[in-house]
Amino acid sequence: MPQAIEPKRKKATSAEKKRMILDAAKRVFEEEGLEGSSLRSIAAEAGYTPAALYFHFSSREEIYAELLSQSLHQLKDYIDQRVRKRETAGERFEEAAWSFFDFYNKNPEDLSLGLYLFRGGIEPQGVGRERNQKLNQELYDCLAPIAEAAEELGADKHLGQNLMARIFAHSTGILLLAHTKRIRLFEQDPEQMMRDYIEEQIKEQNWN
Amino acid sequence: MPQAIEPKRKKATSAEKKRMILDAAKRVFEEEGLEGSSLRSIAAEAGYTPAALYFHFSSREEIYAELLSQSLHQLKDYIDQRVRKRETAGERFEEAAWSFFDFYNKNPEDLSLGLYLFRGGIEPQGVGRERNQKLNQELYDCLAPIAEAAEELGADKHLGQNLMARIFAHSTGILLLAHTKRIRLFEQDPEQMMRDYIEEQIKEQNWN
Amino acid sequence: MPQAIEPKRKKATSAEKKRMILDAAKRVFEEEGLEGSSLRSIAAEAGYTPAALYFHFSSREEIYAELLSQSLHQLKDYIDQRVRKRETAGERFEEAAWSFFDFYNKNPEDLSLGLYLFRGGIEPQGVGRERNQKLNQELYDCLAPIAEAAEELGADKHLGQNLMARIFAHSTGILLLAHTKRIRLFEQDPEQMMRDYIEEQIKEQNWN
Amino acid sequence: MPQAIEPKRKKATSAEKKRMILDAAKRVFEEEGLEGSSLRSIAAEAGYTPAALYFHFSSREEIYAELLSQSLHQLKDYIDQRVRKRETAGERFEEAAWSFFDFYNKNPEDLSLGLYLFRGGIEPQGVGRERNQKLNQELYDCLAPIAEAAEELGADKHLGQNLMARIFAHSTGILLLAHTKRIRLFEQDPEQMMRDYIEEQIKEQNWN
DNA sequence: TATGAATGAGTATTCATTCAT
DNA sequence: TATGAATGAATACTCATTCAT
Repeated sequence: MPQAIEPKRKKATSAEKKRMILDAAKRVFEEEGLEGSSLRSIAAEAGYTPAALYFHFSSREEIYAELLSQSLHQLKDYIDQRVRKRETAGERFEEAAWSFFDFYNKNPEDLSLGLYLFRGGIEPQGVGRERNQKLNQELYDCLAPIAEAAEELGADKHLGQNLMARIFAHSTGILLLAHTKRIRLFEQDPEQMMRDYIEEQIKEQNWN
Repeated sequence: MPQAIEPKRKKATSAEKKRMILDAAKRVFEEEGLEGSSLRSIAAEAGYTPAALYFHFSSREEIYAELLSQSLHQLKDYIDQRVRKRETAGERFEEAAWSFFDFYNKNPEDLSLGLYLFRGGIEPQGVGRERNQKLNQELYDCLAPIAEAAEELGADKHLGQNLMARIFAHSTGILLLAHTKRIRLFEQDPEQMMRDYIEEQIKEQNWN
Repeated sequence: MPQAIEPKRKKATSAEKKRMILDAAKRVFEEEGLEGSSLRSIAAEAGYTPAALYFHFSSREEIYAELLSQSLHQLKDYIDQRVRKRETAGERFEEAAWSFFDFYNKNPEDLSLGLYLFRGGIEPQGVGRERNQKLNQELYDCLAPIAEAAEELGADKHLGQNLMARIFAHSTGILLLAHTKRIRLFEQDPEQMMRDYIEEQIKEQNWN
Repeated sequence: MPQAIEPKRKKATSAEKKRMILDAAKRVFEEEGLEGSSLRSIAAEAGYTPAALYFHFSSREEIYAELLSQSLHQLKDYIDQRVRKRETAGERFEEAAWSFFDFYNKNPEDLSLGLYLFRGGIEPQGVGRERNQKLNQELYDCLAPIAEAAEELGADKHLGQNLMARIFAHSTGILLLAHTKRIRLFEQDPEQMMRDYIEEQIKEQNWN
C-alpha cells in the first residue's frame, strides 16, 4: 500500500517543484521584466542551478510557454467562475468583459506575461509554432464567454467575435496605459474607463 | 579659411550622421525586431564601428529614445497636416483619431518602436526619468488635436482628455491585435473596427 | 526457491545487459562519431538513464575501454579463423596481414574505436595505465600471427616484430586515408595499395 | 612620415597578436590534446579573455583551421628547402619522403594538429567544407615533391601519386605508433623503419 | 538494479561599453 | 571623429558524475 502511494507522491512533488520554478519565473518576470528573466535568473530565484531546470523543462522557451499557459488558465477560471454566477445573459456579458479586464488589472505580472505574446516582429517569436497556436486557442477560450452571452442576446456569430475583439482591444489598451502609469497623462481612472466602455457596448446593442 | 568653415560643416554633418545612424537603427528594428537590434547591428548597418556610435549617442538607450522621439515627431506631423485640412471641428476630431491609428497601421516599425515605451516592468524602464517625461509629452502632443477638436465641439477639459485616452487605448489594442496577426482569431478587419469605434464616439457625443 | 535462482539469473542478465550497453555504445559511435558519443547518448540508445550505466561501468572511459577490448577480440577472432584455414606459412603470413587490414576496412566503426587509442597527447590518455597495457597486449595478440608465420618462414624474432610493426603502420596509414576519404586526392584504391604492400614484403623476404 | 609608418606598424602588431594566439593554441594542443583545447583554454594560455579572441578570429574553428594551415605551410617550407638542395632526382625523392616523416617526427605538436584532419566520422568534421578542401590541397602540395622527383625518374602520373599515397600512409602509420609510444611493443626504431621503407621503394623502382 | 533530481564545471558565442591611439 | 582591441558579464545549454530513494 505504501508502495501504491509512493509513485503518486513522487509525481506530486515533481509537479510541485515544477510549480515552484514557474512561480519563481513569474516573480522574476514581475520584478525584472522580460529582459531580466533569463534562465539563470529564474534558476537563482528558484534556488536552483541553471542545469537543474533542464530536468523539469526542456528549454527556456518551454518555461515561458508553460508560465503563459498557466496564466491563461487562471484567467479562464477567474472569468468562468464569475460568469457562471450571473443569471441573465446581459449580466453574463458584462461580467465576462469586466472580469477579463479586472484579472489583468489586479495581476499586473500576468499582464506582463500576456503581453509577451504580443512582442517581437510581425510574427510572435520565441515561442514555437504549435505552442503559439495552443496559446492562441487558450486566449480565445478566455474571451469566448463574451461571444456566448452576446449570442444568447441575439447577436450573430460575426458580431459575437467582433465584440470579443473590441473588448480585448479596449481592455488591453487601457491596461497598457495603466500598467505603465501613462494614464496619468490624461488624468483618467482606468477602471472607470473600462466600465464606461462596457456600458456603451450594451447601450449600443440595446441590451439593457 | 577652410578652417573657419570646418566647424560649421562639421556641425552640419554631425547632425546628418546622427540621422543616418538613426535611420540605420530604424532599418534594423524593422528587419530584426526589437530584440535583434543590438548596438552592434545598428553600427554595422550604419557602416560604423560600435565604438563610433558613442560619439553621437551616449548609450544604446539614447539611440532608442531619439529614434522614438523622431518617430513621435513624424506621427505628430502626419496628424497635424491632415487635421489642418479639415474644415469643421467634427471632421477634425474624426481625422485626428483616424490618422493616429492610420500612421501606426501603415508603419509597423514605428509601432514596435512606440510599444517600446510600454514594455518592461510596472515602471517604464530603460529610458531615463527626464527622457521619459519628454517622450510622454511628445505622445500627448500627438493626441492633443483630438482634445482640441472635442473642446471646439463643446467638450470640457476632462472629456477632452478622456477621449484622448479612449482613442489611444482602442487604437493601441487593435494595432496590437493586427500587428501580431492575432486579429485573425476573431476574423475581423482592423481598419473597419477602428472606423466603427470613431463613429460610435461621435454618435455618443451627438456630434454628427 | 525462486530466491535461490535469482542470483544466478541476475548474474546472467547482468552480463547480457553489459553487452547490450556496449552494443548501444557501438551504434552511437557509428552514427555520431566519437565526439558525439556522450554517456548520455549511449544511455539513451541503450534505453537507460545515464545514472544506470554506473552500475555496469565505473566511468565513461571504462565503457570505451571495454568496447575497444571487445572490438580487439573480434579482430583477433577474425584473423585467427582465417589464418587457421591456410596451409602454408606463406599463405598464413599473407592472410594475417590482409585480414588485419580487411577487418578495419570493412568495419569502420571499429577503426574509429581503434584509433581512439591513438589520440590525445604524446601519452595515450583517457584510459588508465593498466587498462592501457591490457589493450596494448590485445593489439599485439592480433598481430602475432604475422610474426608467427614469419618465424616459420625463417625470420628471427626481431624481423618478426619488425614485420608486425610495418604491416600495422602501413595498414593504419592506408585506412586513415581511406576512412577520411582523402585517398581520393591521390586517386588510389586502398585495397590494391594494401595488396601491393603485402606482395612487396613477401618478395623482399624471398618467401614466394 | 611617422603617419605613413603608423598603419603599417599597427598591421604588424595585429598580425603579431594573431600569431601569438596561434602559438598559444599550439601549446595548448600540445599539452592538453585536442579535447582540452577549448577557446577558453587557448585564451587563457594567450593571456586573453575569451571574448578578445573574436577580434582576431571569427570562431573557434577558424583558429583550428589557421593553425593547421600554418603548420602545413611550415611543413611545406621544411620539405621544399631540403629538397631544393639535392642535385639528383633520386636524392630529391629520398629527401622529399624523409623530410615529410622527419618534420612530424621532430614536431609532435604538428602531428597532433595534422591528425586533427583525420578524426571524426567518415567525413572530416569540425572544419567547414571549403576550408577542408583548402587544407587537402595544402597537404597535397607538401607531398607533391615526391611525385615530381618520381616523374623525373621516369614514373608516370599514376605511379607518382601512388608513391605519394604510399609514403604518406607509411609515415603516418609509423608516426602514430611512435607518437603514442606503442612502437615499444614491437621494439622497433621509427626512424630506421622509415629509412628502410624509403630504401625499399627506391630499390623496387630500380632507381638506385 | 534503476531512477530522478541535482551539481559544478564546462561549451561557444554575444553584448554594451571603455580606452588608447 | 573614428577605430581596433579589450573587458567582464551575460547568454542558453551540455556534460560526467553523485546521491537519496
